[in-house]
Amino acid sequence: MIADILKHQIAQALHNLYMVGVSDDQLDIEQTKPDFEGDFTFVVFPYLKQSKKGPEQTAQEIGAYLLEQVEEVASYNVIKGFLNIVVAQNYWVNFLTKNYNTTNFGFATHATNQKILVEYSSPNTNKPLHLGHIRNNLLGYAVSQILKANAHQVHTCNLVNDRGIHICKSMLAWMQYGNGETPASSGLKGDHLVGKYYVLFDKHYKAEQQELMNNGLTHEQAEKQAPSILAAQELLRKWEANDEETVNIWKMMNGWVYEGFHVSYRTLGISFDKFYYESNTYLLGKEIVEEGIQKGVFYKKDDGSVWIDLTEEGLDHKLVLRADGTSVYITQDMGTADLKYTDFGCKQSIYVVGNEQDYHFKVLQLILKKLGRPYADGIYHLSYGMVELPEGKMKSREGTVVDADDLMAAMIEQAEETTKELGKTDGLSQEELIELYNMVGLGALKYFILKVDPKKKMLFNPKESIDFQGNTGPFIQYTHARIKSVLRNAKAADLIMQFDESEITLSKVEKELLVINYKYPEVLAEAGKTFSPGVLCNYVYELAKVYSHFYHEHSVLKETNVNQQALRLQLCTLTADIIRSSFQLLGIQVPERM
RNA sequence: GGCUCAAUAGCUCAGUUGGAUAGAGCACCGGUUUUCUAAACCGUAGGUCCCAGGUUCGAGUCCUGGUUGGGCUACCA
Repeated sequence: MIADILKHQIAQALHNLYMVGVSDDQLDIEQTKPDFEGDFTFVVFPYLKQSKKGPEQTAQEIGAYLLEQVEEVASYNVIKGFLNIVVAQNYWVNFLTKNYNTTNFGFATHATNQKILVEYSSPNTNKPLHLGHIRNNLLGYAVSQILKANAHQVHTCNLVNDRGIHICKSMLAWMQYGNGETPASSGLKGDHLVGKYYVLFDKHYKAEQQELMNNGLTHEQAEKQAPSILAAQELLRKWEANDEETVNIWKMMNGWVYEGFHVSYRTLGISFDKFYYESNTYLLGKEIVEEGIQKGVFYKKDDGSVWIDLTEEGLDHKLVLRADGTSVYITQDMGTADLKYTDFGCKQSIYVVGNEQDYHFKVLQLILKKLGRPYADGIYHLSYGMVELPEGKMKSREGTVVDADDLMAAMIEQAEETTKELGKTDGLSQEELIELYNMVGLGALKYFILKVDPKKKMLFNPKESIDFQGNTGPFIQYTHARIKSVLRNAKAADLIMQFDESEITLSKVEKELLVINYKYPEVLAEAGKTFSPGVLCNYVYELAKVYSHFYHEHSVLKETNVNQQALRLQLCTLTADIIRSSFQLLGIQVPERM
């Protein structure tokens, strides 16, 4: 990387000229702002005390040194304390020629020995997926793909929350009001059918609460005493006692949900290496509690409940086992963490879970650290903000959610409509068209979600459909399709891609496009280091924008200088491949035509 | 109350490790196609970067205090 060379040489210059001792990575050079001439900028202000000279003179001296010592440096200019360095054209051009034909340019090539487990999705089985789950799924998928591209050994898993009071609520309502309704008899997708009964339960539960409150109970009392909730709790007890009828209904209804989830996951284009089920893991962790007591990490109260004191860490006392000896959430999470480590041996693991669990994961990691688990330091909670509607938070119980299946279908439909309006797809078969509508519709949705910084909450307004213009997935897909069109035409005309470097001159836009291509490996590494699909989104948007600008400024096919034309073809080839590969990492496909 | 995350253009969002005059898209207004795909391109307009201090050559970015909003603070998961 040229930036590293420059840093090294600047460090040398500082040392030789002013006896300043700094290491290469303490130095900071940045990309020159577009209004100025140059490729990289070094800010000299921090070194004036040691140079004992003014900013301009210091910058001039370093610039002269670089020009002398570094063959890639073509020239430099100084504005105040800013040293702008111009890198020689042939450096950029050589880079292009060397890399334009590399598939998956930018992916790390040396396998690391880092094994990483990404846990994501983790749905409850009492209701269908909604927009919030889509964010989780897309983030988890994209992050795992990005880490793979950084040559890490990545595994993925999905811990399905298939047991508990919420499932019992759906089961109870189905038993009471369902009349044996099934997905087949109702024509409803399995997860939607079960979700319907979850909402129905809540409706009756609310009505009962109201009645109790009318009879003088407080809201809190009513919540606890309503017949529905008591029945649901009783059902949970039966489930835990392995009551045959209860377990059979539970299996049947969960089966419906899994069929539904399977369809949604397939549409979303995501998959997992392994599924864990809480019904298998919820009893884990009790031995760890025992171990913790012996190690003095936990302490037991007189009533038998077990706690950990985290006041030194600025938190409070946290329960890890109930007085009756049963697990709480964190107990099973400790057990599951051990289980996952046994299964995969990953010292680094990422939990893609909403930010409402920030506190929980902080506690979990602290506990595992105190227990001396080798994987504890490698736990990273990829915490993301809620997707909100203009009216506020989505609530499954109250039915105020944007359903994942509905939304995906709507996006695909909108893609079809827009595509037909534009009428540029003559010659595509029906299958190809359907594939295209899927690509574009889901591309719009996925990009819309992934471009936002995960830790921020995001707003989705169902009344304003997701755009297909501007900073969107379809714009970038469209850019790809256009490049491919150029390349098809070039191939048909038997144009060559080799050129004589001395015969070409890079225009401003060509240079800009080349440099942004050049940056892809760094961006990919950055996205991997920070687990940020958004970094990749912003980059590829910028790339598509610069390409579009280039496309309007220069013709490829009509260029008469064959050398210049070949250079542009190389630029097109590399740009298209970067769009394809970065979108692939985001879980978005790109069309050849649209 | 405590902890925690956020606040940037009318709206949705970028803004790298502190660096030059704060950036996109949408919406609005105007322009560009006999020329490789107009889902594009170019331009106009739009800002108290929540507020007040501090740190320094320099702060949207770091620190302190405050305001507003979200989340957590369950022997629920």
